[in-house]
Amino acid sequence: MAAGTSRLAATRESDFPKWYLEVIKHADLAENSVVRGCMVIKPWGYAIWEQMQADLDRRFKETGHVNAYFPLFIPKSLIEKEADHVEGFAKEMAVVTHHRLKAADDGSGLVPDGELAEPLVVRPTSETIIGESFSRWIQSYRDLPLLINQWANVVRWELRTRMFLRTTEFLWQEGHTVHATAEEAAEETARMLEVYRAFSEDVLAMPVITGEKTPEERFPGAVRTFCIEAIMQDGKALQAGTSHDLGQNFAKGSGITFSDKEGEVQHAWTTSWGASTRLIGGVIMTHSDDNGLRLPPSLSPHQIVVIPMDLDDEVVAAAQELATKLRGLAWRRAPVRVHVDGRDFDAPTRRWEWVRRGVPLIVQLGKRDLGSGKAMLSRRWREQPDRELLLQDEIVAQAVEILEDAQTTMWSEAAGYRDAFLRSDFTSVEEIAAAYESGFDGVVIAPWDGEADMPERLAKLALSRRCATLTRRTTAETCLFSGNPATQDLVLAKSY
RNA sequence: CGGGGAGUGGCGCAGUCUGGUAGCGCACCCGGCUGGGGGCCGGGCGGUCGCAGGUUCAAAUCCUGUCUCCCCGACCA
Repeated sequence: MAAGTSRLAATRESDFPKWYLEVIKHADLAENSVVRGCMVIKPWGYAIWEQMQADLDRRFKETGHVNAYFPLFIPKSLIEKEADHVEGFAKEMAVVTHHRLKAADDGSGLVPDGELAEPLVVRPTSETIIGESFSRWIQSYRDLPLLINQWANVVRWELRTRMFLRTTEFLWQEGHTVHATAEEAAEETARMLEVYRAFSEDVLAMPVITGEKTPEERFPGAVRTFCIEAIMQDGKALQAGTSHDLGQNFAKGSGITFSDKEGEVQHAWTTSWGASTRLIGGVIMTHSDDNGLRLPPSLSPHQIVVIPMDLDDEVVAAAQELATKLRGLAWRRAPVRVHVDGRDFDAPTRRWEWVRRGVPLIVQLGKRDLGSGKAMLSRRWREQPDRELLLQDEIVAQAVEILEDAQTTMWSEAAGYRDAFLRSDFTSVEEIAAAYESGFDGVVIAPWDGEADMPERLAKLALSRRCATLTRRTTAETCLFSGNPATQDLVLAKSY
């Protein structure tokens, strides 16, 4: 998209789904491709993903993991070894059956040729293909724990796709670990869930609820599945990351065994955990406003954009000089990321492009500032017009503090509307249903006995069980569904 | 996969009912004036109307098929 385009064609209030797509378009994050259900991630969108990758990758390495890479293709026979797993994914797997093309006899184009002896599945996730390697890598308890992560693309043939939230092919990371005991695997599962929580909240400024999936929502083949659920500005929940305790299920399917200290051969305990480009969709729906994307400074590829209003040498040089000073600063232990936009577009056009792309701080510097040493500072994260003419030295002196303010302000705004969507005061199913039917559109925390199904009355309202919270959120003693003693709290919401 | 909506220059749309060979706004290019919330004036470039087939003297407009996108639902680690 060219630099200067008009305002968004929808607001959050008028049409939330359309607004979401408008933000993606106006912030130049991605576009649909010619391939059904697949998207092109454009440079600005990919730069955001790279920020996420860099931060997550550091956290994975700090917790002892290393990266590796496994094949895109999985032999059908391999994926068949895990029955529950296959059942969960079979309906959405792409299958490669041929390995070349030839000209059709009737001249109608190319047709598949060279049928494979065994079909190859395009990975929807990599437990089975990685398990095959792990089974050969591991012999002894001394080989454990094995802590591997892979950055990859996966394919799931979803019936309905949405940009960033659910596409046929998407980018993610998947951690796969092997442990000598059930306890260690459980600890790993919890540790990585906490990594996702901390990353979401500290870097993305996106508040999440940590919880455990109900058996119905569990990862196929897992013993326990944990997740972080984020609440979007329309009150819907988004599963933003998952961490699975796979028990010995996959080790048995893949033959991952080891000799313990006593010389006994036993199956290992494995985990897997993943987060994807869906996080970008989460950030969009958490922070953006009716002017476009808003990015917290810890995530934004550029934290400050300096715009020379006039493109003559003197002004451009002054802008570069200011940028250099700002780059000399450090915020959160890293150099401040500063970009100078000296493209040949009108200054207001350039400024608005960065507004739509969500950069937290924009500094405009023109001819008239050459004498005064001043510049105009815009705080993108504030909804109301907010521009301030300051001495350039003041901007440099305050930049770090201002970035911190942006981060904390965006966090508290997101936490504020999240809290406004949460209700835990219901005392009956009927009350919940009545609330939704009369316009409530948020998240319900309901005391639960850990077993009772969600009443049909609520399923009909498109509510689903997102997770059971890890710690009690209510003090209620009886399950809202069964009347039995409550042991947990269930999070109910509409979801993406 | 079920229901609904839509595909016309880069983007957003009108035209389709009542067939006659394409129009508007924005963007883009050139010139000028401007320039701190997305500016103004003038002059230009650019599309055969998602794709395929059919009806017709004539199809963006009618018919059939098909693909894609969007919304709701089902489905979904």
